[in-house]
Amino acid sequence: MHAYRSHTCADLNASHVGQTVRLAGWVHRVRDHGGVLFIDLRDHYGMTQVLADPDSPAFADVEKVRSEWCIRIEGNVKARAEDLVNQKIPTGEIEVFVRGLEVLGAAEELPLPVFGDLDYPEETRLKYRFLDLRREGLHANMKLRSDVVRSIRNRMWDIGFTEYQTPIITASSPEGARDFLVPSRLHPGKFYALPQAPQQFKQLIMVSGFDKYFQIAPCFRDEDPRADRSPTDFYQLDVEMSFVEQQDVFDTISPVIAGVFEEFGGGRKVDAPSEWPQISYKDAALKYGTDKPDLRNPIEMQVVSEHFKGSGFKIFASLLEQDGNEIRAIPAPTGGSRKFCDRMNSFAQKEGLPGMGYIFWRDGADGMEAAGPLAKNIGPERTEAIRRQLGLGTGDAAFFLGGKPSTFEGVAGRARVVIGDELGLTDMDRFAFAWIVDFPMYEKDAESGKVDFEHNPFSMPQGGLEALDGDPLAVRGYQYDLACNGYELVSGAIRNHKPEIMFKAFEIAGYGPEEVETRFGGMLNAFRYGAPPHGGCAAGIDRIVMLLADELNIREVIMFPMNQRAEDLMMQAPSDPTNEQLRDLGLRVVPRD
RNA sequence: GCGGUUGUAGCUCAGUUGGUUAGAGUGCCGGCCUGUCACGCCGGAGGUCGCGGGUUCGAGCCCCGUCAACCGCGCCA
Repeated sequence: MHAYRSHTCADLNASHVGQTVRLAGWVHRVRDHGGVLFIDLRDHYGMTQVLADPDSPAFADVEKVRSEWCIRIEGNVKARAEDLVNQKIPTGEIEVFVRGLEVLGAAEELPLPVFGDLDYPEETRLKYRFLDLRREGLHANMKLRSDVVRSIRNRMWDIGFTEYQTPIITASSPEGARDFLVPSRLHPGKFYALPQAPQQFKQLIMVSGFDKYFQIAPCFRDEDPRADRSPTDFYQLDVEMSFVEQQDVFDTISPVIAGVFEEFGGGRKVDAPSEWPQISYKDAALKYGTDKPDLRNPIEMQVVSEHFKGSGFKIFASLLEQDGNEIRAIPAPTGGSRKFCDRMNSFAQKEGLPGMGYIFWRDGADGMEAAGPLAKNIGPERTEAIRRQLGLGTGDAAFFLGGKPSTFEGVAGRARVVIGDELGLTDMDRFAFAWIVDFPMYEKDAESGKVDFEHNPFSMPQGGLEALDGDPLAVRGYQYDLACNGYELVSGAIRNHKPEIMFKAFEIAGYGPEEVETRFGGMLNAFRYGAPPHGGCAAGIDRIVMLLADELNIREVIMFPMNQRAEDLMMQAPSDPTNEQLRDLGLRVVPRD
């Protein structure tokens, strides 16, 4: 018999009754009745009840074990009496009578219980990640992650893509996020960088003629985390294709994404790729207040400036006398109560706005009547015109925000989410996708007035070289995101593969030709030797798994994540280098005050 | 860098208007128990109330500062 086990803890059933078996695993739970003692023995595959009584030569040993000890037992498979069958576990028809026990690894008193499904503080969970990972939820999430990655790989290979690895220690490239730098020992004072994405390499792979590339690639960015954004590193399905236009990329990747969500979505509805809307960046900002809208939420915002121009609501009326200001409405079907409206108003205040005006409609003495301070100020006619435009009726409400859209769009978008959630308008059992397209190439920094890349300097401007001669802020790129349930799941572009357009594009953002040559020389040089038109995208693996696992925090789908301050509490990273290491690298640490 | 929330036993939490010796569940240790599957019963150990200062006759509770964790903003090709 095998040294540790003849079966796993999920294998045994009525057909094994009478056999002598060996099992290895962790003590999930002990129930000691004095004369008879039960242990739920758990491994990766499942759970088996084992028991001992004083007739067993191992009884004294079995009495000593505690939760989460790693043990090996041997014994006989017994059928359970009919009234003792445990319907909750697949091995519930049998149990194993222990005749021998070996302690493989004892455990001290646990800082984190494995049994049960209580929530524990993240600090403890991260420090004892190996225990947390034994627990049902995280363990299942990691298995799901592995299954998802395998499925993605298979789907990509099935449609003719090939996987190649690209360097991890490479050159810094100013793509937007902060780089992680790696000091060079052979070249003291110089640094490598960890790739923010394999961006330039995958474009070089296209120039090298490989046509369809993908990689499940680690990406490194030194930025502060969010609940849906891991600090330090994360994984992307990185994809690039030659001789394609934007729609070709959509047609290629959409079935892969949809297929994975169908396969692992647990029966939740997955919108068919043919129904995924393509929404311009501009429209997304207007209707949803974000470039990653949650389309499960039916609320769409609208411009209602007309109704407030010259109206009795002086704040909005005077705002509208200034160029660039707008009034926008968030319709809130079924939100027509003062309590709800006040709650949303204080939400806006908490988010840093003066507040949100509102109107709600209710049953009055003479039929429907409009209530709220705004309605009084602008009068019945304007109020009614707004109601008609928004398509609202009795029991509904609408919220109003005014000023320069960029100052309130974000809050409006968040308010839309809260309204949809609180009023139960958002369908939670669905994955709703949308391509966000026509991103502007450039944006103007509000303070400095400097024009810079909005999204990604590698994208092909729509209209090519000629388009760059006009107003840079009007130029759109062939770049796109796929939004799903309020998350950015995929981001990509048709690339700029023509050196002369690249130089021009960078010039507008204030980068001279020498600088472009220094920073992107490798790729730029390749474009001088027969570069094919190409494009692609990258999908966030962690976020896909997060959505499938129905988790709200990305750490729940990462095996060994960092905490909010980019520290690994288990491995104690980052840590101090030794003097010898610093000497080798020619580095000295200057304390920061 | 900024804002919000939280911090009490190994773990999860309660702790009233500022008032005697800070409690419960769970885990741990000891005892009892031959059919449990969140087993049950009895007993015990276990506390720098995050840390520092202040107000007060008296602070887990009030005030100031500080540290840490999480969430958000900034940031994020």
